[in-house]
Amino acid sequence: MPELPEVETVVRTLEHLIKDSTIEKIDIFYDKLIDNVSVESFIKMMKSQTFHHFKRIGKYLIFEMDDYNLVVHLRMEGKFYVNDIGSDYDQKHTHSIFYLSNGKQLEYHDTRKFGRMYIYPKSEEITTVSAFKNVGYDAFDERVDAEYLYEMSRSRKTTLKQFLLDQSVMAGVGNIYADEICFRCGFRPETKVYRLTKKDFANIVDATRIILRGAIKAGGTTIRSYTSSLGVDGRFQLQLKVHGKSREKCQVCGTVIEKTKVGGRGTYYCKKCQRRK
DNA sequence: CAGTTCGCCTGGGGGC
DNA sequence: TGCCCCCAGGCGAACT
Repeated sequence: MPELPEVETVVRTLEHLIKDSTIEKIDIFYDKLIDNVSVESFIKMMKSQTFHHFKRIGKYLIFEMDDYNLVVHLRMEGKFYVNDIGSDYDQKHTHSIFYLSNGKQLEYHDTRKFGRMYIYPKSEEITTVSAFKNVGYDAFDERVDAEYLYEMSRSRKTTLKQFLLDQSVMAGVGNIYADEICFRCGFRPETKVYRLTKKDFANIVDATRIILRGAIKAGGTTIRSYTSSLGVDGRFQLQLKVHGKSREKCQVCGTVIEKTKVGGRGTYYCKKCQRRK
C-alpha cells in the first residue's frame, strides 16, 4: 500500500517518463475509477491535455495539465505502468489507459479497485478541492511541528497510531510507517495522545521525518533504473524494523516483536523498546 | 465534534 | 484438491 514515500517515488518516476507528453486517447474500463465527474466528462476534459507538472500532497498524486489538475489516489494496490503503445497489458486489472504523444501508454492497474481519479479545473485552488476535504498538511509541510501536533492532540482520546494515521491531522503516513515511526520514537502505538508532551511530539515529528525521508531515499535507488515496463508503484527495499515482523527478534534488543490490533489495524511493536505513557 | 461501524474490492490463506 | 469463509486495508458515509 503506497504511503507518502512510495507516492513521492511514483511522482518522480512519472515525471521522468511522461512529462510534456500529450494525451491523444483515453480508455476507461472501470467507471468507478473516476470519482468526481462522469466518465464522459473526464475523457472530454483530459483529451489533448499535456502533462506539465507532477506534485504530491500526502498520498495523493497531482498532475498539472493545461487546463486541469488530475488528482489520483492509489489506495491499496493502484500502480501505473508505462509501456509502448500497443503493448500487451493485464486486461483483468488494468482499469484505464492514457495513450500519449510520446508513443507510450500510461496504464493504471489496481487489483482491488480502491484507487480513484479526480479532475478539477486549474482555476480551483488545489488544496480546496473535494478530494482534499479531509486532508491536512503534508507530513513534510513546515507547519507540521511539535506545537501543531500538540495542539491537535489536546482533547483527543485517540491513540498515537490512529493520530499518525489521521490524514486530516497530517497527510501521508499509512499503516506500515505508523508502526515504524512509533518504534523510532519509542512509544507504544496504543499510547493515548493526550498523555504526550510537547517534547514528546518534537520526538515524534523528528521520527516521522527520518522514517519518511529514509524510505524516499530507498525508493530513489529504484528510480535510478527508470525501467519503464516496471510497475511504477514506488515499492522499494527499505528495511522495516517492526511492521510485519511478528515472531522475529527486535534488531535493537532481541525481544520478540509483538503483533496486536490498534484501531482495527494490524500493529507491530517491540514491548521492550517502546514504552507506554 | 469525536469516535465507531460499514461498505467498497479481490487475492490469498486457513479450515475442512 | 477444491470449496467456502474471512480477512486486510485507505477512506468516505452514515451513525451514535
